[in-house]
Amino acid sequence: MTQANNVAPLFRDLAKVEHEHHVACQSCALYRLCLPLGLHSDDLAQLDKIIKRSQSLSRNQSLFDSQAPFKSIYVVRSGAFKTTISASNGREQVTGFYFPGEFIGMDAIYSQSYQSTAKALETSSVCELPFERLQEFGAAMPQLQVQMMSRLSKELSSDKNLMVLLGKKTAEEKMATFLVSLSRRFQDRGFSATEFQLSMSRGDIANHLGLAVETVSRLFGRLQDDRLVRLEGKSVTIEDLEALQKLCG
Amino acid sequence: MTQANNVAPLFRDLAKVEHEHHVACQSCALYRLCLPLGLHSDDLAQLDKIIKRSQSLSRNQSLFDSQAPFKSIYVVRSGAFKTTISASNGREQVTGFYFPGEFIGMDAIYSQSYQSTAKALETSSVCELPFERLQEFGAAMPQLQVQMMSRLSKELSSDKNLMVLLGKKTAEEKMATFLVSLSRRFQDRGFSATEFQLSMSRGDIANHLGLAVETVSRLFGRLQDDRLVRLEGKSVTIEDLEALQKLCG
DNA sequence: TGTTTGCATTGATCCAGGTCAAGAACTCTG
DNA sequence: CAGAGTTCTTGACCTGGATCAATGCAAACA
Repeated sequence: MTQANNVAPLFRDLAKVEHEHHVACQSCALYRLCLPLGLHSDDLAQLDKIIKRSQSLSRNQSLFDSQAPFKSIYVVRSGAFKTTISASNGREQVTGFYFPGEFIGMDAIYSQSYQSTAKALETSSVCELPFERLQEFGAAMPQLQVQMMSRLSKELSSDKNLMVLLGKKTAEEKMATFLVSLSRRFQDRGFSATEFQLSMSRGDIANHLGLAVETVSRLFGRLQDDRLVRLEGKSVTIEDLEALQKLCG
Repeated sequence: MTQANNVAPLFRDLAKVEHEHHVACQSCALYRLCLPLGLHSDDLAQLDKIIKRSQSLSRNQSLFDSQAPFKSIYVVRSGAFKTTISASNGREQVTGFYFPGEFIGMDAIYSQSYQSTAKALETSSVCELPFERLQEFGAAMPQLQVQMMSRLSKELSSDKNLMVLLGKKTAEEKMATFLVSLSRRFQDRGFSATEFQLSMSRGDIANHLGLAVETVSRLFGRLQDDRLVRLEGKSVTIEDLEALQKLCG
């Protein structure tokens, strides 16, 4: 019970408090990170009506599969997800990790079918935004559309940064960048920037960064030897965030 | 004059015919590829008013620089562009190439400043869409907003595919994927799928694919030896598109 | 309680593709 | 059209990180 790997997933409490009680957008703790930002409160009430608060998913359960017809965009409410695209002969690329307040499935708007598979990394829940209804309401609420574009744009720009990472960074820089990015995202969500749990496996991390699992393992070892981080299974303590940031390249 | 490298850039004719005569959206040859798709003709007339048809750019001239305040989204009208992001110590990643009908600058909506630098690869011209005015009009034209989202989504999904390329593909697969993608894009624009000019340098290609220039050069050589393509400076002839597609992985 | 199954670490070896170096070919400029 | 950059190609060599292999370790099961 006191072992590192038994620590409760970070975002589970949120799930209990907010998901299970069907909290309205107005009083959701994710408000600040989510779509409603910039909407008037009467618009908000409207938006609230079209959001489906779906039941929670358990570890490894998929939210949607690649090629399935596009119906909804999802906002992570609690837990964490990964998305993957598969190339031929079974090779897969983990294209992203998603935390509360982040949007999944936006790359399906154009093609009208999901381009990737989204899987829960731990017990998680989402808000579902049926896209058709979003469009209907959007006609009367241009601010909502602009918000949506803004979210799309945000993901676009983080994807471009990932291209730099995959195309130009060394293994060490990749690892540092990954840890710093996690740290910032946890902080944005009101959690510690220096102590958190990894919800994904070493394999997922390696895959996402374009490395082999062994390399990730060795690199974690080295960062630990250098006293930049401390690792115990899935729990991470960043001991020198500044040094880590310098390593990002 | 008869040498391969002196062949006129592919999209220059379009520039002459359409840009310099200030063609309206309704009668633009790019109509099918561009924003207006799905708009009513009176909406189209409105849209037409807010589009600024800017003068053309010459080779190496930048359309915008990284960090500059976001004002407009641009649609390539003729020519070709590349976008780059720079990491530390001068390393740069070419994040994309853009051809007529494609949008540049969408990753700046969220941050309100351009995240990359856009440079013309040859004499080129663009349509400028001032984003503020686009928003104003969007309020009355929800279809326009949806179109914009769709374009954003399209770029998102092609970026995800680029992640697979950078993270999981071999050098040969990368080259094949690149050529096939160019081929398809030229075809979509009504040009030959098997004969075209590269508007970018070997260096740009290498950088974009996460390879060294030398590797690109050798790979071009090998593809040529294997009779899949023929190369003469910047002019490409695809001799076996199907085989090339099989190589994409 | 031992067994299975999946994840993580560690060491030894290997190779795809990077780096370095030297020419060749092209492209600009005056 | 000569000369000076560039950009491209080709060869020789090297290395970062992949792959292979063995072991450790913890949760899940029967």
